[in-house]
Amino acid sequence: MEKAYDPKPVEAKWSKFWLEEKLFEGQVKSDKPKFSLVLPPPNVTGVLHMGHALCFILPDIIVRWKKMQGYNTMWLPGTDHASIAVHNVIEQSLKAKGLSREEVGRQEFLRLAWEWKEKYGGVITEQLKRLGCSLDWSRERFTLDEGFSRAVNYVFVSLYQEGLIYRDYYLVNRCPRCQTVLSDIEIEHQEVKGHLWYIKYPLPGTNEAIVVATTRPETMLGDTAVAVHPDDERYKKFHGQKVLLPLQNRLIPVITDEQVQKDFGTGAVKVTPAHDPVDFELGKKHGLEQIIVIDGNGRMTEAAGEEFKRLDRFACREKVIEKLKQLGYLVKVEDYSHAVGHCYRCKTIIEPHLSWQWFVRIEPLAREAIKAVEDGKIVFIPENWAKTYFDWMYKIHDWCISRQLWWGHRLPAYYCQNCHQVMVAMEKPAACEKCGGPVVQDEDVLDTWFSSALWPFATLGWPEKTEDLKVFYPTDLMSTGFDIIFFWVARMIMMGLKFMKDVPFREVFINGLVRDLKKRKMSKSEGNIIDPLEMIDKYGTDALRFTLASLAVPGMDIALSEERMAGYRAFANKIWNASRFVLMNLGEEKLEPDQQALSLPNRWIRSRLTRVIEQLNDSLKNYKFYEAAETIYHFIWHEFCDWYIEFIKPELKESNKNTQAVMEDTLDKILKLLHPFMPFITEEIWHHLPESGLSLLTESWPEANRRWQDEEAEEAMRFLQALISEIRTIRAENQLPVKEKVNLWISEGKKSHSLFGPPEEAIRQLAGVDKIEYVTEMPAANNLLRGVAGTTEIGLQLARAIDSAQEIERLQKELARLEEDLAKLVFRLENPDFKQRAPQAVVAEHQQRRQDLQLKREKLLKSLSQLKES
RNA sequence: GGGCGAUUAGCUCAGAGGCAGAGCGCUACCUUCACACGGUAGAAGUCAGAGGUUCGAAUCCUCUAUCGCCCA
Repeated sequence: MEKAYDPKPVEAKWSKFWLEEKLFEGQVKSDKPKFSLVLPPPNVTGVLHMGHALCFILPDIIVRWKKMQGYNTMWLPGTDHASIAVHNVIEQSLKAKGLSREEVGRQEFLRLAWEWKEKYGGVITEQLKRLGCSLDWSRERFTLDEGFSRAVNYVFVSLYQEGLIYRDYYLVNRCPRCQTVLSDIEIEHQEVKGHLWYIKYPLPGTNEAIVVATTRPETMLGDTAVAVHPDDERYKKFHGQKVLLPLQNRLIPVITDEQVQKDFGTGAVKVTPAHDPVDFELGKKHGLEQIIVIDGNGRMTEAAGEEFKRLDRFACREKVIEKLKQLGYLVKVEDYSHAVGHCYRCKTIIEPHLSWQWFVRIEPLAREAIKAVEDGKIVFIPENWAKTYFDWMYKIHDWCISRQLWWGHRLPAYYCQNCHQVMVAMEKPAACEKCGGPVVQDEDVLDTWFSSALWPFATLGWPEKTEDLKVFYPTDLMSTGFDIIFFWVARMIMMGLKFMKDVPFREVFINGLVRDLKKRKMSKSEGNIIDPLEMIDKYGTDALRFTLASLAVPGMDIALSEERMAGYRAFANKIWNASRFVLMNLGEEKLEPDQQALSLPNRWIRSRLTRVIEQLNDSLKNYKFYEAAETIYHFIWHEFCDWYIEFIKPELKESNKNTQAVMEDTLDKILKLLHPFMPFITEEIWHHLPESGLSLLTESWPEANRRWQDEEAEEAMRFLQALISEIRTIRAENQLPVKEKVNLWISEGKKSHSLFGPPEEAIRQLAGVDKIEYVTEMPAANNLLRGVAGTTEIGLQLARAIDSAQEIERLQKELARLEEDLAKLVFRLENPDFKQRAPQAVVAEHQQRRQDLQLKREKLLKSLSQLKES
């Protein structure tokens, strides 16, 4: 083994090995219990970012752990077709050639899209593999696969037949840049600093006028009413009247409605049913005309009037204001901040757009989905995310699923060209079912999220009754970011319940967002992106994995730094070298330890190991990755390396077979315990061990063997650690170089002496001690440095006289610190209420602590008085 | 406006009634035989603030402040 760990060749080697040996593949026929999950499909256009890395590495830790625990695990990967994103890519490339999609036609457009997908769509898939995730690539799926598409059509047709999908002429959100409508949740609301324009609508034949306030003056061209609150005294005289709409010279009615807020603006609002969601409802209620003045591309229509038609909506706004000002209709302008909807893909301001679209009637589906979480059939982790889920589900609107794009699942909806009969079917009808006329298919495709909602079961072969489906559905876990609860999780739950009659997954683990050290979101424009692939190149996949795991506190965002990763690369190197040491001290054949004849450090490490296993299982069960990572890190570095290996060095020199056996066995178990976090380095080292098997993945997860728990050994080691630390501290504070050997005097020898036995040699090595003497009374001598380990008095005998003044000062400082602690304890213990009301165990513990401190204090005082005498 | 979360060592964060913790960083010493991607020791804190509950509060309750995020 090399002196330093080099991740690159190791990662390449084992990635390949695991795939070749098909170790990630789930078994259809297996006696083992199954543990299955599907990867939330990343965009086929995507490139791997830290958010993916976190979202995929955490479940991988669980999957590897479960697999080693004997589960038949299956984790299904794949990508979604990202309708809008791919569409944009292809359109851009056409544009570069001076072409439009209409010019090349639908068929050619799709050919180009597929070509692009084949060429670049695999990027994220290949990147994913570098994370070392145990994904079952033999089951990889794509949402536009033939089988998957059939599932999508099947769902559409069934929901339509059940009346849960319908077509309607409705005001929807449209992105003028992407040229498609979007659903409500694809809109991001952002505060925008705008203005509130006050416009005068005169009452003809009088000097009176109503002043309305609006943030979007250009829409006035499509106004069909002015609304006021029925009780608003200011406007009573206008009830039933018609006012003149400036610029259009049209008379529009003044209507009354309870919904109008009297305290907004002037209390009178303009009503534009074709361009505002509130006005749309109002218009329907009052039977108002819908005049479309802005088209789907954000340009003014003919209806906007000769002067404004074909203008961009924002240019038109300027012109309308200019014109109103000129004609004296503009009363005033105020600064005004308000939330404006933006396209989640391209951040363009959304335009409400009146058009024919397809919708999912969501309420009946949502009702079941809410119930599943309420009944605990699905559990959110951390559980407070369920609240977010409920909040959204309770006020959910019907879901607009048609998109004016070509790349995606084309709606299985057909129209008769003669009688306009609507037909929805798996296959294109040969002729109109009503009049026999020719039939055309709807031009639109379905929302990508409509297909990803089917992901947990359509990937398993549904609607066919496949073995996979039978074995692996419902899945056990969904790991994802909170930003995706609505897009994916909620919809997967609805569709799973509807079509599989069972939940799609039992647990939903919500991971935090990965941010930079200043807790800013990572974004290209901020230039603060930490690229996982770059980190892998620099520090290794294992270091990246461990970093993310160690920072993954459920429900918390992650502030990521490169230093942290460097730290865990050092950890990897530490394990590497500790293993190197172990291997150098092993023979060829595997040894079996004799539990009855173990020395103290061996008893101790086995006892500690069992507790670590228990702790790890507990942490992982609760998805406390940070806790699990800390546990194994601390055990390996600060117990196994710092104490165990150092303690057994003398025993190894005597080639103690039992110690070799425990050492090897402990390393073997450490590698297994660490494997889910750091799969590569552990697999590599493990294969250097004598008689290792096929792979750590097929090994059993270590069991917490209760028989190994050994309180006596732990107690003895605690004392030895305190003893050695105390000697080191004394040495450091007296600037005693390690090379200057000292003699160690230990008082109260009897009790502790029996524990020492063989470790005496270890104490000599670790603390730079020559002779060890046990005395009942510490002698007064001018060459003795003094200290207390636990409650045991010790002395370090030098070959020369010590500086007693300095030593007195040092001990006095320690005494002062001790007395402070003691005073606090005594204060509490002397409070009668404490003794009366605190639990007996707590009182006893305090008393014990007081006793120990008092003992230590006595020892220190004695040492001090001896020093002062000498 | 409604909701959620955060505030603990220089930085990033654990801890959820009973001794104030970790990693990184910092300081001093050490090339010793697995590892300088290392070892040993050390310094470092008004647990955001104010009230309350309790024998006992970083932890529970109330309010305040500041900072995030989500929804309207």
